[in-house]
Amino acid sequence: MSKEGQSRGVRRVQVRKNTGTVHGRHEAELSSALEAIERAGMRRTQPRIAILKALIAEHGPFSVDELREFSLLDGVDRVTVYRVLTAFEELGLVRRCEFGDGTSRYEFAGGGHHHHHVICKKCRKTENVDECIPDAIIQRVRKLGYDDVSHTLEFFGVCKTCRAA
Amino acid sequence: MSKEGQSRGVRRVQVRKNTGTVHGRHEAELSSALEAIERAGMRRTQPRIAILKALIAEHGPFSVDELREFSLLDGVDRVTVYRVLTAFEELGLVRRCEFGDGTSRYEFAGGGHHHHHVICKKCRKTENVDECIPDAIIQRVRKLGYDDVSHTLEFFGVCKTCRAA
DNA sequence: GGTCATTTGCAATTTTGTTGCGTGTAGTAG
DNA sequence: CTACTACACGCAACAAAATTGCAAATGACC
Repeated sequence: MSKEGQSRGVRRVQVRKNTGTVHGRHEAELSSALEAIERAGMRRTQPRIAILKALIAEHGPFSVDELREFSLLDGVDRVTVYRVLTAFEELGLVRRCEFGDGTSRYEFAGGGHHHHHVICKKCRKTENVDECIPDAIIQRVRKLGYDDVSHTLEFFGVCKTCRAA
Repeated sequence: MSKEGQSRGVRRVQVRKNTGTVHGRHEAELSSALEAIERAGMRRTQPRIAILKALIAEHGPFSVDELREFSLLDGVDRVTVYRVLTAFEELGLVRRCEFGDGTSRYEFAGGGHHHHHVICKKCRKTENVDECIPDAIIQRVRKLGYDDVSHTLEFFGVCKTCRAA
């Protein structure tokens, strides 16, 4: 990475909605995440808090190196970010996304609201999608003999602007 | 890779069904794929044919290095396999799968029948799943302004045997 | 068979992710 | 407030996956 742009990367559009109580909700999410960390017998360390804050403030799925560009994470080693995100994933605090370019991206998942993404095949911009897979399908997978079933789902398409060009 | 086993890899179970006309169907899939290649103005080269044959014969999603272990691909360079698979993906001849371990896997997709997978979170075995996402959802994503919408969908769970242990 | 653009193989490199180990720090007990 | 201890962090080295540039080989067309 280091250079500046992202070679294999995925650019993000942040379509921020004004939800009124944004600030308060972010704080609530942060403290509930910190409680989850303590409940798991883990420590409230500076890197963990910084990573949570970054993920909660800008909730796009970010790669490890995208995350490390936030000033909040100054001085935090790349290895630490990998380890923290892996731990958070196991706690269910973050969700890992694969956009098909060989890089994992992570987003905050402590706030219950589960969603997926559409990625433009041309410009690689991403957008959130509220659609999800019907419960009946998950049930049928469970019946194949699997417990604790989760899923990944991403949509790919050509966005309006790229279609024009 | 090279060693023998797969370090970050995903083991596969091949539950082969006897569908009667297997041989004939495989040949039909191969020649229709070759036609697609010609239609795209590309050449029928030995590596491309070998890769298609391997993918059609053993239709599990394979990583590049798993594919290269097939004797059909003896002497074919890893770079070539990457390039061929990327080209095939663009033609819609193969489908790329991400099982969350940082490696892309590919399977033949020229035969219309589209499916997904369940991956065991513990032993990483995979199995095919015929369930797919309802068309209505794809339509709604299209309405967000995207053309040519495709998707990836994978299920993760704990299989029977791993549950026992 | 000869020509030429496409495709391949090789070598080198980049990017992503992991491991081992000494140091630091959060949490706790005194 | 200080000291202790185990968890967590940072650094350096490593490993695997994927990409790039370029010369040589090969398939398509004449």
